[in-house]
Amino acid sequence: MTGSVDTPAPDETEAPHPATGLDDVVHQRIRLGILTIAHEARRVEFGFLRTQLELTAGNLSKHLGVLETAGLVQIEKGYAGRRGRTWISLTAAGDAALAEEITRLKQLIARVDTTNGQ
Amino acid sequence: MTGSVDTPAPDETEAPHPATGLDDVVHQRIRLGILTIAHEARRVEFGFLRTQLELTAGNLSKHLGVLETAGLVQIEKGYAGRRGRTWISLTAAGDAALAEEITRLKQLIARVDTTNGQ
DNA sequence: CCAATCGGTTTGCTATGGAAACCTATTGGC
DNA sequence: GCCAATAGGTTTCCATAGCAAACCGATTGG
Repeated sequence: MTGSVDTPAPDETEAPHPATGLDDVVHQRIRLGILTIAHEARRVEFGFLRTQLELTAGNLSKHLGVLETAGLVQIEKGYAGRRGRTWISLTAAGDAALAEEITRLKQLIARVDTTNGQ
Repeated sequence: MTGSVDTPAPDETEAPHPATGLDDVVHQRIRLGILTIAHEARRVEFGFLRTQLELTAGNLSKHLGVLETAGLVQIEKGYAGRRGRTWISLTAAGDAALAEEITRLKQLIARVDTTNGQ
């Protein structure tokens, strides 16, 4: 037992860095893209997300799974003509999570910008 | 060979989503925090980053390694009194990469905000 | 001089991200 | 009507990333 305790200080001055509060489920590049696009429209097609974000179908499918499991999006399967089609929409939780992420990012950007001379 | 080709459309209308251009090395939560803090001061101590970002030393060490390998930060080892100490500072490339990230994030935030009723 | 602390690096496990393979319709040629 | 090709996704599998624990060398305190 000669090692350090190796845990961060509990932080008494209370003012965690904005990056600390980011949720990895939301912050991840592709998922942030999905949430953003889903926020713009009420419902989005799987294929639309795929082309907009330049993803393989498999990759998109995985990320949607993560978001659905986290309760941030709702997946609906139906038909467009006779072809099967999948639509994605934000849940209330998803909307809130995106808002939270945006808030943190704004804080972070503000800190960078104020030390920029601009 | 009955499967789909499984690659995204080349995108003719040319206007990739902001999330598409984010660099994972920079965008990652902790590394974004490191770059942001390093941007505020000219040089930062390892221990300062550790407490601000609430990380274990091992975790921080790894992420610094990634950033250094990418050429985004410079690591300097020296002494504070007789204790060894490590300082981190942004390189020009690091500063540029952070600026790029911030630009993308602003675009992304703008899209979310304009569809917010606010 | 021995134990504990500081300041960090390396090791090792787990989970995530991504492409390729696969699967089930549907549509188009002949 | 039958076979090949395409649409639209899901599942499998591998490589890497992220994280904590173990470790390591100096320094300081009792």
